[in-house]
Parts: sequence; C-alpha cells; structure tokens
Amino acid sequence: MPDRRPKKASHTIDVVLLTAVRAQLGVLLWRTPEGREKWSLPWETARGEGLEASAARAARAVLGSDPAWMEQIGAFDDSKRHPGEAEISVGYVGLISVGTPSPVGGNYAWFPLSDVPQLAPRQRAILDTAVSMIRLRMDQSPVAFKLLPQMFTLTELQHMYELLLGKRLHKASFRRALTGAWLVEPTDEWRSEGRGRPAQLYRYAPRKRRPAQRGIRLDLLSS
Amino acid sequence: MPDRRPKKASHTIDVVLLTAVRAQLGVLLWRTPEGREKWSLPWETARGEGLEASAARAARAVLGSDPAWMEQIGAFDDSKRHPGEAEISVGYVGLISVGTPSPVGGNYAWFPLSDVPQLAPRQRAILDTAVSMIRLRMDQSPVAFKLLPQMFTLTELQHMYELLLGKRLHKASFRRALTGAWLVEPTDEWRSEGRGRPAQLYRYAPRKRRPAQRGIRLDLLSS
DNA sequence: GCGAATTAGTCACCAATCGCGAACAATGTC
DNA sequence: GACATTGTTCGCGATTGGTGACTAATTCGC
Repeated sequence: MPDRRPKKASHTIDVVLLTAVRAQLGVLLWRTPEGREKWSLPWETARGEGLEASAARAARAVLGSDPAWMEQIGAFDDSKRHPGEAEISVGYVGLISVGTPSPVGGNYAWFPLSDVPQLAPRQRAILDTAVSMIRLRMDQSPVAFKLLPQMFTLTELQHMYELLLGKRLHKASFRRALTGAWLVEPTDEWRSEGRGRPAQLYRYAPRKRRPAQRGIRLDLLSS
Repeated sequence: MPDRRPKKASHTIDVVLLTAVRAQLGVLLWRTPEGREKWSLPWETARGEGLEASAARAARAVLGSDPAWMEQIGAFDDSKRHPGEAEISVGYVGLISVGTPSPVGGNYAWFPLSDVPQLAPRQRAILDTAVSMIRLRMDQSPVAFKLLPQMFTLTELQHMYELLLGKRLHKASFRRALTGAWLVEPTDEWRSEGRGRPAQLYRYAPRKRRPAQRGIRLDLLSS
C-alpha cells in the first residue's frame, strides 16, 4: 500500500479493517518500515481513481480479497500530522468475516481494540470514529452478518451482537426479534460443535417486510 | 465564499444549510455569477485551517452567524466535476433554526427539497446524502430541536418530526414518548396563536435517564 | 448402556410500551 | 352563550419485550 512516490499527496485513504477476534473487535495494523514497533492503519495515496476505488485497492492489497462490506467514515484533518504528510485523510471501514484468510505474521497483525498500540493522532481518530460508527449503524446495516461467514449458527450471531453492543442478550428475546425481522433463513445443514445438541445453520437472507408502523424512538436520544 | 484564487484547490468544503420552510425542508443555494440561473451549494476552498473551521467560515459568510448545529457528511469525488475543479469535496450539513435571519433576496435563496434546481452532480450527491443522513440520525441527535427556536410549542415540535419523518404522528403518543425521554422542560410562558387554547412553550433540556434497557431493534434492519 | 453435563431451541407469563379514540381545557368567533 | 378551534390528558386494547423454565439432542464419564 504505502508506496510514497509524490511526496505530499493532497489526500490519503486510510482503511480500518475490523473483524471479531476472541470475543472482541480487532483491527488490522501494518508495521511501518521506519520504527521497529511503530504501527499504522493501511493507507493509500490518492491516484485520481475515485475514493471507493482507492479504498478497495488498499483493502485488496492487504487481504488479497475484498472486505465483506465497506463504507466511508469521513474526512479527517485533526490538526496533527499523518504518516503520509497529507493535508486530509479519508477514512473507510471494512468488515472481514471471521475465517477469511488474512496476512497475519508478515508486517500485519490483528490487534484487539483494547490493546491497540500508539497510532498517529489522526489515525487514532479515524479508528475511534470507525468503531463508534459501526456500533451506531448496527440497526441500519447488516453489520453483524458481515462479520460472520455466510452460514452461521444463531448462537454465533447472538455472540456477535453481544460483542458489538457490549452487553448480554437474552436468547429467547433475540431469536424472537430475529424471526420477526425476517433477516435469516435456515439451511438444512447442522453443525455439531463438541458437546451438546447440534445447531442449525442459517444464512443472511433479508425479506421484504410490511411497512412496520412503529413510532419514533425518542428514548434513543440523549443516550 | 467562493473566491477562486489558486485555480485548482486540493479539496473544497461544501455546505448544505437546511431549515424548515413551509412544511418542507429547504436548502440554501447560491446563484453563481457565471450562468444566469445556475445555482450551487455554498463552498470554500481549503486554507489549511481545519475542516470544521472551513465549514464554519463558509456558513458564517453566508448567514452572518453560526448554524445551530453542524456535522460532517463525508468526502465526495463522484467522478463528475465540481464547480471549483477540486479533486474531492468534503460535505457539511448545518441546521438553521426557523426565524434566523438569512440572506434571502441577494444571491441566495431557500429552495424546498422538492424543487431544487439542477446542481453539479457532486453537489447533488452531497445534498442527497445530507438529507438522508439527517433523517437517519434523528434518533441519535437532537436534529428536530435544532431546526426550531429555543422555545417552541409541542405542536410545532411534532410538526417538525412529521416533516423529517415524512409521516403523521399521533399527538398523544408523541407527547407520551417525549415526556418519557426527558428531552424538554416546560417554561412558564404561553403563546396564543389565533383561535384556540394557548400553547405552553417548552425548551430543549435533556436530562439524564435511567439506562433504559430495551433490546435491539432488529426490525429497523432491511427497511 | 445409562445418567449427568452441555448446548440448542421453544414456550408461556407478565410488565412495559404503543396506537388510538375520546374526553377535558382554554381560548376566539359569531 | 353556543360553537369552532386548538392544546392537553386519560384510558383501553393490542403488541412488544424481558425473563425463567421447559424440551430436545448430543457428548462424556462410568
């Protein structure tokens, strides 16, 4: 990614790649060639190809494949300097399904969010915004599903929601809401995971819903 | 605002200023000096002062005062050209309370969203994103309140919510939800608006709430 | 083979919330 | 003063959401 040719680019594209790692969110960082233990978000200089394209290129260069989902976070200046010396950076967040092969071990590593090393201030802001945006959008985007493989058990899905929400959910309520929303459909496969009853596998398959005439949720305000 | 001096700026800041105008959202546009009937969002070239500062400067230059609320929308390239020829543009949305004096009549005018003239494609994208973002964030930001004066009647507030949501709300339910969310407090002033009982004036005064342990709203997904 | 342990999936009860119509209150109009 | 008009509140029935307990299917230890 970071091949710095024209010294000061007008703007860079910085990518926050997230996945679930050991009951936490994890972010993929790149070891900079300069310092021994300096880490950075993967980033690209703009090449006049469009922001989405730049972000996709950056992600593909790291992963070898496209993220399951990607969205822009916003533009950042944040006074402080950027590794690429650019005036502004445009942040993108991408979600990686668990199980996707990733280049761990080389100059890349997954860091749990609770244990992220020091980053350039602007990149730290990009990361924080990415995470809070993901958590905010859970209701409007199929975020949890994009962090899971195509087929998953309902318990895995619930754990993913708990991870993102940061709180425990009740099994029965979760499943009732899920079937009411028509988001998943069962497959005819089952998975036996050690001891206990095997779990049925589901896939993400949102269906049309009736308009769902619920009122406004003013209680979400002033949270 | 648009004083174009260094021909090609690296990026511009484009501002979507919204207010309520005749039971619709309205956006403030600027008549470009070139074409007779060509309109544009107010915009600024970057001056190395920070994005927020540029956006605030752009808004202040148009209004003479600061918007009641402002937030970044994102960065846009969108292939097509921008009036300022910049590679990318960073969009901001600002909310103007009804009643705020605004420079209508000069080279500025409010356009209801249903009747916006042709814009540069990128600015059209910025405007559309701004509106949908405002509508999405209603639950998380006090958007409706920022479009109203400091003191307002509950009927006015309800009309504002109806305008933003695009649907009618039931009076009793709206008020119940409102008091339950502890968002407003009554003042000791009343306003008599022609015929009918005078309405009490309220002000936006969010209070701490108990954690409000409601579950996830999966039904909001796949809308 | 058999029961304990473990995990998946469902049911039923109860409380909180919501949609909705109607009542009640306070003012202007005739 | 009767009536229209607008603001404010009440209460009922239906839906939704939180919760514990129940059933189902498998592994493990003996």
